[in-house]
Amino acid sequence: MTDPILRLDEFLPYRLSYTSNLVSGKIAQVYQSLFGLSIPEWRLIAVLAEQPGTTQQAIGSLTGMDKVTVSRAAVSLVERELVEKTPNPDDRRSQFLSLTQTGRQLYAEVAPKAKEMEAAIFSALSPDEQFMLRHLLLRIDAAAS
Amino acid sequence: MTDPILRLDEFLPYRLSYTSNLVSGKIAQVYQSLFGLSIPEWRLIAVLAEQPGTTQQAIGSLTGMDKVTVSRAAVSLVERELVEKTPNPDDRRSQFLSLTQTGRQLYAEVAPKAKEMEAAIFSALSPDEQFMLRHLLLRIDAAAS
DNA sequence: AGCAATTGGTTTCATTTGATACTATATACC
DNA sequence: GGTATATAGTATCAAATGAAACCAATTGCT
Repeated sequence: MTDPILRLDEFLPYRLSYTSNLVSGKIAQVYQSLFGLSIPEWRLIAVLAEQPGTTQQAIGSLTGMDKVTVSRAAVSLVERELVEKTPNPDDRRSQFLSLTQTGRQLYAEVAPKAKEMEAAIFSALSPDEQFMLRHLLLRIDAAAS
Repeated sequence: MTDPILRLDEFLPYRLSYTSNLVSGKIAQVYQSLFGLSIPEWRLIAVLAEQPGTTQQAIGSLTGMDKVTVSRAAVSLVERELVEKTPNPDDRRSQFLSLTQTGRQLYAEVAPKAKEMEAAIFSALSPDEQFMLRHLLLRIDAAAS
């Protein structure tokens, strides 16, 4: 047998993906069962709560989601009347998205639940370590993009 | 507008997923274009290089991949004669998987390329920081599983 | 030994995903 | 102003994914 040249379980791209899947899986389940939201939908809502009036294209480039994914999430949220589109007078191709009253109410329920889940999972790390992790991830983003 | 209760860009599950997708995307592209391998296929090969004779179920629980995903990757690799199955005398439902000669040759090409990509992306971090990152991820795994 | 429950793996099917093509509008250049 | 090129968003289609049903072999129980 060939000597393995690489230890998969120390290979960072793998470790990152493994942990990310684990965490996303747990969380997706809760968004879905409690609020009927997919992860893209939840992200849209989270962005719009912070930055009402964002366009789909901006949401896509901000979150790294494909524009098709964003489009679908937007359609579905508009149907559920959680999000509304208002015309962009400067560019009639795009529209400004924002949360409706109902959308804001939902956000007010989802967000604390999200933080709670984050706390539950990441309480294994000290606040310093959590800070460090964010910092490391951002530097990887910069190197990988 | 409601005050946002949560900063998405500091929300760890999101950050983790963002970075993981970024990194996996880059890497998947190279595996695919250079070797015609999907990520699950590459993982199978990497596991078998280290632990020849592993069963599909073991690979699944080791890597967190769904058993269907593993099954499909195995079928495809056997077709390409990179992997072979040998009977498990103790349990005729399962088989031992290992790399063929060709499989080992491919591994000998892919693995250095993989390490190269890892180095390119993660060289933004010092060795200590890389170590720290692995360590943090493993602790999250423990907390999330 | 014989039957129920479990497990390894594959098949099937519905859903999710993203590349590509397309429409409408906007911008750049001549 | 008119034409070519780029961009925002949607629609379409093919591929990837995973839940559930399924088959075969194994284990546990009586």
